[in-house]
Amino acid sequence: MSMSIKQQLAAELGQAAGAALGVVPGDFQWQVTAANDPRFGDYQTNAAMLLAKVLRRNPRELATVIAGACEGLPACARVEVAGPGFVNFHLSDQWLGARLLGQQADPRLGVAAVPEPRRVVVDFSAPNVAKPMHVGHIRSTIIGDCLARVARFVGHEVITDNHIGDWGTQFGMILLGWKQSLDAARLETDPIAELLRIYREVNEHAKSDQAVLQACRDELVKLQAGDEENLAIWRRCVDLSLRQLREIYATLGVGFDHFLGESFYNDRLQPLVEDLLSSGLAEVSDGAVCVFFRDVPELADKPCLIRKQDGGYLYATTDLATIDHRISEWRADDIWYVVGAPQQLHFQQVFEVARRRGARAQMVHVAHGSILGQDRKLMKTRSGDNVGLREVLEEAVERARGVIDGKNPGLPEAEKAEVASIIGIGAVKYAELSQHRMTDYVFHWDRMLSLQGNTAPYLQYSYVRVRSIFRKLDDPGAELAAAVAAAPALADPAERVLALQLQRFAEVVPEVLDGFTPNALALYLHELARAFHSFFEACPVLKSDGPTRAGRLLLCDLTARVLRQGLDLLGIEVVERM
RNA sequence: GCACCCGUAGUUCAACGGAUAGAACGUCGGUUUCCGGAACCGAAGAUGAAGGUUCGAUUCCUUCCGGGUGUACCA
Repeated sequence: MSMSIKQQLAAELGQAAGAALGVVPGDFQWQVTAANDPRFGDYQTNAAMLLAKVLRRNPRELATVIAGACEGLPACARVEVAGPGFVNFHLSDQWLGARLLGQQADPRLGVAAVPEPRRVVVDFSAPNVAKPMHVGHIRSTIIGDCLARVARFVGHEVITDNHIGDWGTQFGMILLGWKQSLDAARLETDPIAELLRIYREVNEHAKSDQAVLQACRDELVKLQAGDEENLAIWRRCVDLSLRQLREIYATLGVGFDHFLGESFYNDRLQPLVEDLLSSGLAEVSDGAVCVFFRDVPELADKPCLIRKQDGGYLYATTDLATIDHRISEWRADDIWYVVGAPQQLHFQQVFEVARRRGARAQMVHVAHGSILGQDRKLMKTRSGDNVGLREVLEEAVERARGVIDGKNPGLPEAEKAEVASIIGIGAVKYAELSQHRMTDYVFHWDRMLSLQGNTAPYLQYSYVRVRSIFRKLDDPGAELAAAVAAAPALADPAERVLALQLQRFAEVVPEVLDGFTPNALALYLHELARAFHSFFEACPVLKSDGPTRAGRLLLCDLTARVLRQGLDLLGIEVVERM
């Protein structure tokens, strides 16, 4: 079982200092964090200040005792007391070098597997069928995919499920439009565009014409009652839509274990509502069936509706049935919903109802902010001028292609196309993942497709630069074998900074799941790339020799692997040349 | 009304309750020893307001200001 520096230091610190101090509460958590300023050493603990409070003793005195107890640890070259009671650890170069060897030999690059794997269902993306995906869908899709990748990597059993909107009331309008004004030829060439067109047309009419609205409802009721004609049309819509959706997911490199849409749960809704009624959790109010939360103050006036007056079901109903399925069939321990922040109340209600029915799974709404239009207003689905996701991706690849043509015209044509795709898609994904998920932002092409600064191409470029070193070696295998024969000395400050940063990978990856923050990983990788570039400027590899060269090659190999693995966790690929 | 989210450099974003609030873009100034300059080094520049909690607050609590979202039969 590998431990991060943080964990190992905390464990050794607790043992050494606990013994030296004598009286420490049994449940005290010895915390160690990476120092944020080199002057404060490499790692630090504020345990003395926390203990001072419980033990009612002077924090500096405690810090002195702690520091003294840690002096002899093999990890520490120097331990200092500073400020109001910080204990700063300066790690031993030798110890750090030895850890690098361990990391190099580890296929997991030092990241520990979770001791108790859980079965986690990740629910994300969830587009509606018969509508094109627009930029707004990118967040759920990419954040969800990243969280699933990270959860898998640290050892959880992950099930990804795309809960597509394949049964909503929008089908009333689509059915009517299909029957009245479908352009069959256009349906062949661009099905989703045609479905969107008829939907919009009917929607427009329905706004001003009650009769049209009623006709839509009638079509929907027929569909829900199992009318053969409507069911056939519906199936065809779903089929055509799924085909196009899968294309986009293939482009994005996002995969799902299941596509269990809303319709999958149709015949479970009635029993579910009856069960809730008979158990007394739900009641009839104004002809609708709802669950009241009279004992929860903030929900007291916000009941959860699970059946309409007209007998129709709502999406809370479907979501409850979905939870049942995920727990009973999949034995889910955790369910993560990567869905926009506006749905907060909905999930609060649904989770509450599920808990009252005895659901034991940990259910989390991993909320994210919105993408705003140029007018700083929410990009509404029906505003008509959403930017299509496909268009964004195409433009991204095109821009990347332009840069490649300029920078590396000699690249073979096939490789150019491949690289442009990886760079372009990577840039779009990274733009999303590198910021906190709750942040709203205004959509700008340049922002999303930027290839400069803190972007995926910067990280990919770092990878390319490392790899190009290995291409220049006569015998990379032999050189690397020699490099891992001894721990690197880390004599140059830039080497040491890079080494510390490489080691932090083990700390950062698990933390992504603590607060569902892919941006923490993105930030880390950016810092790693910067540390590498600085090292690259300061420390020649190929022109060095002996142990220096061996140590630098080791750092290069680890940098390449951590970058590739880290980017992979973000869902971003690397290339060998660009 | 009630609930939730967000106010940080000119701009876009960071920061488990920790020390002098970090980056990126843009601006200004550097890098002919160099393995890919899509790079590196440096400079200027910010926590909406007021209280409170404490050794210590961008972070937690209260109030206010400003923006957004949601709130019984759409999803």
